[in-house]
Amino acid sequence: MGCIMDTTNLTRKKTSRRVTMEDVGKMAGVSQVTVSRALSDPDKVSAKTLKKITDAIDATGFVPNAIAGALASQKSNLVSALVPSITNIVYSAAVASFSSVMREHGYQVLLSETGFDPADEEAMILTHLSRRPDAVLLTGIHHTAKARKMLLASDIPVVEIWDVTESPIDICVGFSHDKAAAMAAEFAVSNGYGMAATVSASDERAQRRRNAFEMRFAELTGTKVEYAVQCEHASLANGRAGLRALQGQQMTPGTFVFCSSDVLAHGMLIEANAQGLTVPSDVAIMGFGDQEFAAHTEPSLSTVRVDRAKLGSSAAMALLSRFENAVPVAPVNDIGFEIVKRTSA
Amino acid sequence: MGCIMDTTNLTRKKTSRRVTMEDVGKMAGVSQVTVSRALSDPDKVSAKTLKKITDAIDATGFVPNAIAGALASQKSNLVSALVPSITNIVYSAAVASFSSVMREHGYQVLLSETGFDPADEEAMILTHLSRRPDAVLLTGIHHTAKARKMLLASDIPVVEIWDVTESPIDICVGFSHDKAAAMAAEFAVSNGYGMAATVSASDERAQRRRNAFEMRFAELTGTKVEYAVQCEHASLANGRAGLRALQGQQMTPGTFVFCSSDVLAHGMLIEANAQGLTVPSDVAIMGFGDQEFAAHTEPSLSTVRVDRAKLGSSAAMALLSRFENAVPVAPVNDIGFEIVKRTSA
DNA sequence: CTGTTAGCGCGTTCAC
DNA sequence: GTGAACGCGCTAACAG
Repeated sequence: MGCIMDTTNLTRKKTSRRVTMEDVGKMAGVSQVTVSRALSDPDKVSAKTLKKITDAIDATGFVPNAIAGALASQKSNLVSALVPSITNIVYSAAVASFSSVMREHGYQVLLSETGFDPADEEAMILTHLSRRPDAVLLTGIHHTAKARKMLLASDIPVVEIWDVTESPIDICVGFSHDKAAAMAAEFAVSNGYGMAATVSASDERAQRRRNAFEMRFAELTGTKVEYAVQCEHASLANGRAGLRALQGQQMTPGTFVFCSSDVLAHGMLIEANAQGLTVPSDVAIMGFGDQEFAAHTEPSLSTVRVDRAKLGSSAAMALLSRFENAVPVAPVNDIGFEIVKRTSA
Repeated sequence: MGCIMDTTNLTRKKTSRRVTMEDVGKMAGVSQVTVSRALSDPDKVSAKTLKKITDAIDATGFVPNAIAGALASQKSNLVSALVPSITNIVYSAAVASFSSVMREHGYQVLLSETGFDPADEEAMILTHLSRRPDAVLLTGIHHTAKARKMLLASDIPVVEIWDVTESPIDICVGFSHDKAAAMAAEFAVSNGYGMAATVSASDERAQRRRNAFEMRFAELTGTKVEYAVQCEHASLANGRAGLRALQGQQMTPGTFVFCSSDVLAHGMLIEANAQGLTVPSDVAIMGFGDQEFAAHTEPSLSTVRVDRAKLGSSAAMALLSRFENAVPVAPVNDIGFEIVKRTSA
């Protein structure tokens, strides 16, 4: 008997249960269902019971259990977003506008970093799918075969952002990195540069831009892009080192340097200034991205503008209209880009 | 009859149900529970049935339903993180290290932006709590009374980061902004500066630093901080404008300028260079944060180092050991800061 | 080692 | 306008 009493006490010790709709209903003198209705569709409940319910809700401090709701309704109001890095403003800015639009429509965003490895991404995708998101946002168009398969099997909308492809998993919104870089090469040539170099980060899209730039520049001028440096990631330090590396390659004065990102370009600008070089006459520098600071460096940075806010909101809108499934959503959405000529090149 | 058949067809049209543990079990010739065990505790299942189960899992493409799991076990393996802005690297870096540690321990992070308004934060908190996170991470120590109440009632661990206070909701990990700014003032004085100015963003912590700097500087030198400019947010553009504004206030050459962030300081550096001014003799500039770029500006930036990665991981570890509830967790964790003297001041 | 029985807290029918 | 009954897919006791 003493034993039984002990057990009872231990059970009691479990901190008091969270308040449920049942509890709220009891206090308001109605059933659980009515509480549920009062929250999801207040018009379907009489004014007076509604009042009793809302009173009971803030008397008890009731917080709806979205987990239970999701299980019952088969709708989580959650969307997953997978980006390589959240500390890279280029990705976080797009996600921020994406999240903001989704939130306005009642969705929360479960955000994770995948790094740049598709295998890691695949593992993340599985974890995310287990939370039964109503949609998934992915960065880039390269994913493992198994990832594609899981996504397809999950039967929910998927947007891939930052790139365009003829064969998206479902929807893609982005722009052609090849075209953007090719146009940068055309910009260089039409501004009279006969020599070019590249400094780029090691991620796949940066490499693709670099190649496209080099190819188009050679095509246009007949002269190969002689100087190239590759660095791990985009940082001021790597930009400065990049210019020094190029100089180590005996880069000719007056060369046009295409950087894979504005940050790298900014680093080169700083290094050039520190060395007493004049930009663009000694070195011409072009960035990529048109980040907020690009217009305010000295000299201001010529770059390729990509509308990150639009990227995010377009992705959100695509998903949203996919949920309504009234009108069919275009599978490939090209938001384009824009060459911005300022003073660094 | 025809009517009934139609209805049946419509029902059938609902896309084929997702595969459940029940389905997997059926295929493997075991019950649903055994499947559950096979996944959560493989040792408790015989080798041969385990094999049959794993075979069935990848034959069917089964993806566990974490929603149902969370409802049944009363554990979501989800933690909420609320930050003012995810595009501000200062916050996203801390969250990235936080997430990384949490993920290693099986938790996913539900991240949302709150902006800088406590009322907005309160609304977000409610939404997040409805997902029944196992813990919550908050930025700063100022929250509405209702927010505190909800958090307390939720009875889950809460970490507040970026600041320390004697009365955290639960746990806080950060540093004293007052002390950091006061020490920046001491740095200025001990380096011989007799005049000071401030340029700061409008958020609460930045203002607190500004005030603490001004107070300590006046205390030490007997001369009031004459020049001050405030701007909406930290950006290169606002840093450049800040220097010009200070000049508009007839700031004496050789003044020490304390900026509320490295980005603002970097902007000032650029503006100074553009004007042909020499730093630090014409203007001395100090930043705050020691972001990655601070060592690579020209001249390199003196600043106050805050270890953002440690901030995030400490917060994660505090929560984690709170989950184990073996040893009690210290309610206030001060990770400190460090004055970094480089060449801009 | 495996299966049975109960819920978890809500939404979704249906009755009334 | 309101309630009873059922089920979402899983974990947590138990029993065998």
